[in-house]
Amino acid sequence: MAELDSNDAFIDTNKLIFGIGQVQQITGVSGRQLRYWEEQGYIQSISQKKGAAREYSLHTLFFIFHVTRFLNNGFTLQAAVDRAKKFDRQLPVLRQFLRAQLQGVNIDDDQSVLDFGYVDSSHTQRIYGVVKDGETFFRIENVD
DNA sequence: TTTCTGACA
DNA sequence: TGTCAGAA
Repeated sequence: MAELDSNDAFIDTNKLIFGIGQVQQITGVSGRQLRYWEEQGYIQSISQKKGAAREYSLHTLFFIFHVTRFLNNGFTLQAAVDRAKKFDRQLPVLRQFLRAQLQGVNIDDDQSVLDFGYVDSSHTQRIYGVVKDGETFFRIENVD
């Protein structure tokens, strides 16, 4: 059985910083493009001053990655950026919901179960998310 | 060596 | 957008 403890401290992602060379390697986007995108206001680098080397946050790295994905799917740069931004806004909501609702994860040989806690304040039913044979579905069980 | 800015046979 | 130059 594996449990998720929301009190665990994870890596401070704000301290994960990438140089333009690293971003090129990871995302495949050229330095020329990255500078152009920044010039156009599509992306932002950490305190871009004078002729100093650009640094990108992990968040920006993810953003750039998403933009390229949409770009590869035929979207224009502007459209790709808009999509990436929309996707970005969903992440905090997903995180908040999971952090608040996910009580734990049970991993067995045949299936994995996500415990989402009680259905409502009556505490008479509990809802689980099941991952089994490549399928996912919910299961509600009565609590006695 | 890497990155920066500006420019374009 | 790529690529080259000249500088940092």
